[in-house]
Amino acid sequence: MRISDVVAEYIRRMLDESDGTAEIQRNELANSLGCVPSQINYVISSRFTQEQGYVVESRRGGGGYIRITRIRLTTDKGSVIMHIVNSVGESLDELSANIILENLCSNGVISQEVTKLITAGVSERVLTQVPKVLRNEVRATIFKNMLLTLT
Amino acid sequence: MRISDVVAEYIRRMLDESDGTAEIQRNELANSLGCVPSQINYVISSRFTQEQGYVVESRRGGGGYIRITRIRLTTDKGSVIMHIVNSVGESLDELSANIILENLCSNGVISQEVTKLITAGVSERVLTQVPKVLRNEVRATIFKNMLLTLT
DNA sequence: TTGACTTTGACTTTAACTGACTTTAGCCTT
DNA sequence: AAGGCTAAAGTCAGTTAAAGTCAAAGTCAA
Repeated sequence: MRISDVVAEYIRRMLDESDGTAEIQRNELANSLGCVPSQINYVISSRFTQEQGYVVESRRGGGGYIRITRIRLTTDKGSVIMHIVNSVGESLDELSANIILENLCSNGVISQEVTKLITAGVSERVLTQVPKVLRNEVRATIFKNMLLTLT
Repeated sequence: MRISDVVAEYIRRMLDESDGTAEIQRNELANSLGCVPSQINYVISSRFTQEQGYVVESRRGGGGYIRITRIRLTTDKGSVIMHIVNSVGESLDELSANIILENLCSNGVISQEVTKLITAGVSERVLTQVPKVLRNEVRATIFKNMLLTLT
């Protein structure tokens, strides 16, 4: 198993056990999980981004910390979707799309069925025929249009 | 016996033994079966396609993998969809897509929500960025892949 | 002998991981 | 206060470990 997944798992558990907020000390955690400190930054920047529904704050120096908070989507589904649609630009890569969809799904905004459907519709596999330079743009268009049918 | 068949056989056995899902490491498998890594891609793309009822996911980079899942048709609806998927060729125009979808919808095979979603995903409007000559092909691919998630 | 299917390997892309170096905050000493 | 020491966290570019792509060459049956 990848170290990144171990770290991510550890943080997720902390989030679950406390009320959606985890405060860690970078060096200490790195040490206890047997990785290099910057690995923690890597994990956070690849798996706990704002797009994925987390807020990260931190402080350097003596007594420093990293605090990760999971944002609960409380707003109504329609406006959540509108918000996503507006925040997606003219271009969207596959990984980002998947992350957004997983998030919407785990927050109950869209069903598993819909998640799978849209995931399939914007997957790289499906777009191999379109010229590479256009793929992310086409993906963004498809993605937004499909989401919009749900509002 | 061809190497491709050995590889395909190996993967099929994995699928049978586990619960219809096989996760492999490309290089490792290639090595243990005595072929070149890209052979695995060839086998997958020629024998484990969507039309043949498989879903393939993968991840690159350290700790990467290829996961192949066999879709099993449990429901009657599943086989209707499978039939449609197989009857759609490499190319599909918007009108035909819409007709098929409306049919599936009015026969209760797919919901209105799903109908709207797929319709949006294969609409001409969404594909304006892709070169005209490719549009119907891309549409067919998207269409089939989306439908397959419903089986 | 031709055309579809297979095999191969060189090259590309992506994700994970690492460590040297930088920046920041608190504390202590004067 | 000011300056320096120390204990954090941040950055970034470079390395490694995968999987993906593609076109050229090989095989084989009709």
